[in-house]
Amino acid sequence: VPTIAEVAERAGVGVATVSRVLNSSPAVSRTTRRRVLAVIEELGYAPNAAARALSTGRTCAVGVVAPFITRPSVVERLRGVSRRVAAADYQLVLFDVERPRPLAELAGAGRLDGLVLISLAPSEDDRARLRAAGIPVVLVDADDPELPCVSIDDVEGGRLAAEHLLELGHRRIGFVGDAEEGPFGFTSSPRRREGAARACAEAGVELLVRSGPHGRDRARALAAELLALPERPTAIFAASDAQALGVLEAADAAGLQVPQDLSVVGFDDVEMARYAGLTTVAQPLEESGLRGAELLLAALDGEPGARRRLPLELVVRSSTALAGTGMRQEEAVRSDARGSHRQDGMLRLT
Amino acid sequence: VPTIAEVAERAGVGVATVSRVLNSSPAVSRTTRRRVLAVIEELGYAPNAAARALSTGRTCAVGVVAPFITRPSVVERLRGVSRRVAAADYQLVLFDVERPRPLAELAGAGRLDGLVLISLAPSEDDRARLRAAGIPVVLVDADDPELPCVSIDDVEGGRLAAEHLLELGHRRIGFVGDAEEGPFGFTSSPRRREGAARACAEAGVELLVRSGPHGRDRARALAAELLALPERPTAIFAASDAQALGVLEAADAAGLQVPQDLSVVGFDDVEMARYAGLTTVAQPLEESGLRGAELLLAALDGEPGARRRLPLELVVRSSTALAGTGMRQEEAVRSDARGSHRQDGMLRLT
DNA sequence: TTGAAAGCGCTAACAC
DNA sequence: GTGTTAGCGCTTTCAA
Repeated sequence: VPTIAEVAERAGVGVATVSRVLNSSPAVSRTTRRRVLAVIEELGYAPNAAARALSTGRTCAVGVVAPFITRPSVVERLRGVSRRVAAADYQLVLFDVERPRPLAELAGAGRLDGLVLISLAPSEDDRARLRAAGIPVVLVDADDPELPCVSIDDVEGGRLAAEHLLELGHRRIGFVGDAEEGPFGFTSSPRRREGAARACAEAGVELLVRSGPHGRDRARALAAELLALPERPTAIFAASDAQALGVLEAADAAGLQVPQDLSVVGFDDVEMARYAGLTTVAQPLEESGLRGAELLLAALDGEPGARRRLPLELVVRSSTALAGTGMRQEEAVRSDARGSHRQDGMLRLT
Repeated sequence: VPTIAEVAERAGVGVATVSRVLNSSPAVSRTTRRRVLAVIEELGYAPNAAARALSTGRTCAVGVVAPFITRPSVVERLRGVSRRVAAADYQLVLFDVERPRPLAELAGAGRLDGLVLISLAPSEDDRARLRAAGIPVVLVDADDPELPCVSIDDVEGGRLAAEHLLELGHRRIGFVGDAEEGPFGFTSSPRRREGAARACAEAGVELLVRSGPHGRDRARALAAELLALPERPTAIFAASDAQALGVLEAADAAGLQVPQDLSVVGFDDVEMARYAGLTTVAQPLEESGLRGAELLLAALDGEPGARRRLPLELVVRSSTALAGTGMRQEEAVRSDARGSHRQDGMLRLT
């Protein structure tokens, strides 16, 4: 593997000149530059990243910490980060954490210039150490008073879901979501529940809440509980699409037809939701990663942090229907001139 | 950020001693070690990775190149790699490539100790440059005569799928798969087709082949073609689960019931297949990544490369049935004492 | 416009 | 056991 010194010697110049060419400094004559470039090409030379990092103090690599890389929503966000980071010619160091770990352990100096955390809240200790190390951090799918972050309004999302069900005439509405405290000290489920509960309360309806650990199987069990109630709910809002699929399974197991006997609303709009025909509150997943990466890159350029709020949109598919009738909203809309959602562009029929 | 020199000074020792402690060399007295460790703790010192890499020539980071990080099968493999790599205290640099790119561009020296390629075949040029750079490479989900790799027997997989359909009595069998040349110069679809075609030929049945670019939508269109044939196939084998889902959609659009009117077999057994009740040829996806990482780690320790072949297993769910009857295999098995597959453990009923 | 040389923080000989 | 020191390959003053 050739070094800068060999290139310099071969080109009959000093190493500084080669370095200038490498970093496209204007202070090199055209002819010298050409000569150096020729030698670089000839030798197949590429600068050693470690040496460069040591010298400049910048690694041109950012870390991404994500829990459960298998969750489709996380993967889509990750992809967004990856694209943006690659476009800026940074490298992406991936940490797929299965349980909370001190971030400083991961982000040792000289390795990473910054950190993107997906669906994860850093501990007080993490914050302090990263600040001390001068490593900027941005949060994706998490909210924070002092860190740049990109998030959605979970309360509003819960409200969107509940209002959709209420407008369809449902009065017994269930909620299936995560336990209040996820393993990473963070979950958006409670806020989604809160939004839904508020909307229900305003309509004089009580939200029947069941929550437990994340996962489709768990959600299936919780939904089964709900469906076994004496006064069975006619609609269930799940805190995520994964959980909504569990609800669909529970309905199936209970011999209930969706949407005739039960309406189901999810959250996220992952690919599987599209396939399952699930009505859901869609959030721009890949874009969230993209924006997060953008904020981090900006921070690396010394720009001040900001918080981005991404828009939500209710996507109506075939898992929700008018209470009692089993009529799909699109059919209902024909005879129902209100179409209130239509006007603000929040409703999309598929 | 403290350096090794500050630690040394504060502990009243030389930098070499601190370095020895850091690298747990036995040549340090217990008392000195304790003192040094105390200072390290006190200062919150962590060695600079770039400096270490420059000095040792090892980065303790491996690269993973994967196309279409969104494909669930790729994600599961990636997760396997990630787990193994993390367990060995290596870092994982992720390259989510959307189109073929020279690998040398990514793996500049001083950044990566080795490379895992997922569902990707390196070009001749890539091989040469990586060999020159002394960067070991292992392939996951690809076969190669000269590189360590972990793969499956695609031909055998295709055969498993076709034999299942043949045993169910199907005589008009379709195949939906990828175009012969994927964008990355590599696709397993043709070999799966070949296995299926052979099994069919042995049974005196002709396989009706349709292939095009990857993707569910594309597969849906191809399946629609097949279903519009004068003599419509009663079964379709798709080269991947994603494509099989497209086939299911096409069947639905054509007003056909699965499995009564059409049996469908996929390949991979991604999570969605489980959800969709798809009969499929399962391969251990996460394990493939795990094994790949293991091979790379071994190579980094100077061990010779090897090739691992992972087992396949037919998973029968509810998308396949006896030709003409719509009876599920589990029902059929009761009256059909052969259960030939059963004996070699290749059949699993769910 | 160019070159010489001083670091960047660490490891690993080598000497004591 | 421990300290001194010479690199690792690059960037970046500082002179010329």
